[in-house]
Amino acid sequence: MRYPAEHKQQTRARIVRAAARRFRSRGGEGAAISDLMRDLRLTHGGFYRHFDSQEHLFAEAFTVGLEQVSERLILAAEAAPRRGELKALIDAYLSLEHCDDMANGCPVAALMAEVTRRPAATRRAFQQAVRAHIARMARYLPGQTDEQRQRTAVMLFSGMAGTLNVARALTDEGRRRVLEDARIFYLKAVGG
Amino acid sequence: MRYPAEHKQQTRARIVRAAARRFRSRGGEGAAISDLMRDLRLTHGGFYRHFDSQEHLFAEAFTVGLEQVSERLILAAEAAPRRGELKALIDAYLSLEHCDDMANGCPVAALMAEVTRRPAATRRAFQQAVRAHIARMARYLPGQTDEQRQRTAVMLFSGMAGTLNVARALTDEGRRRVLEDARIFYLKAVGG
DNA sequence: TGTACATCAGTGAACGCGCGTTCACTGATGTAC
DNA sequence: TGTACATCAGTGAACGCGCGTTCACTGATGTAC
Repeated sequence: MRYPAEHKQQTRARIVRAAARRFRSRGGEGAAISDLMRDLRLTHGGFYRHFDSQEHLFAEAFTVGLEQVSERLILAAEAAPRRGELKALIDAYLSLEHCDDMANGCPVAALMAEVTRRPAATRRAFQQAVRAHIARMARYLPGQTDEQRQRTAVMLFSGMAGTLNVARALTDEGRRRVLEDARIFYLKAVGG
Repeated sequence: MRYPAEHKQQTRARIVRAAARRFRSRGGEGAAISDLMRDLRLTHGGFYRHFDSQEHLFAEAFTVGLEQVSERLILAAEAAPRRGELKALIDAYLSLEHCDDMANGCPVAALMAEVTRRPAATRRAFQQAVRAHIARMARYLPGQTDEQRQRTAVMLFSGMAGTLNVARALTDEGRRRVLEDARIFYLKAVGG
């Protein structure tokens, strides 16, 4: 059956979004193609009309996931009172909601260690996605030059990703306390 | 063939050490039992004389790996001049050598995101291992009470683990610069 | 305007491979008598 | 002291399963004539 003009790109986008969720919540080895396609009421064979391999999908899903996180953080920062953007970013990233919702959360936290072990092409895609995220966040951070703000952003977001991950491995109370401590820690460390 | 008295526990310890290396460098799904046993010139069938399952081995390997890291960090701190222990810990953790040597590096950095997705028993082992590591590190950190020092240790080591991971995904120059920035960042953030 | 053919997103069976786990077996040494 | 038997770390074939990828096929719609 032949489908309307834009149908294919819509399906492709749906696959990427579903993959971005599954990869983050279940890990790089936990998102089987047949599961992904079943989520969309399709069968696994059709996957290869859209992607050369699962590896390509992984790289794209990582990028899209990080873009989604950027968007939410930007919304939080823009909604904050003047001079409160940094705190808003930190509070949003280190919120209990973000911690509890791995599927829609930061892919750097959820997948970074795995990315290190992936082929060079995937690592390049990861680097580009992170660079773009850092650039989007830098404008809300203190610093004289854009270069300085970006370097601060790398410290802030790489550190918060690690702390978020540790929080996720703890039980409820520990998780809450670590997140609270971390919100104070990073605000002080970056905000001065 | 029957083996001398202590032979079994020695073999077991060798399996754990080999696993600790492989899990860290290749990830939780990248350490096949047959590969592990072949490293030790044994065959895969014998594995189950020592462990109930690969999952049990994973938990134990994580613990042993983190103990090894603790030891190296304590050596660095003890070798430091008075009042220089914190800087020594940070410099050792965020060294280029640690960054480049994933197989012998911090398992929190290498495996934490995966631990979150493992069965409850494994997560408990992980929590206990991290708690012990934090307790071992806390004495070198500033703070009025032990409780305070431990909370600082959680911030420091979870954050450094995240930054170390991001550094690992970068190419040489970027890696060097991020590590250098991070050594300054965490010393200032924790040291005051 | 009508007809024959081409296109191509999606289907679902099949292939091949890796890998965790099981199991019958081995054979050197310890132990019971 | 000598002999028969038990033990058990390690062997290697086999099983079963999941999963990435391939491929011949489908059939509704677009296009050429």
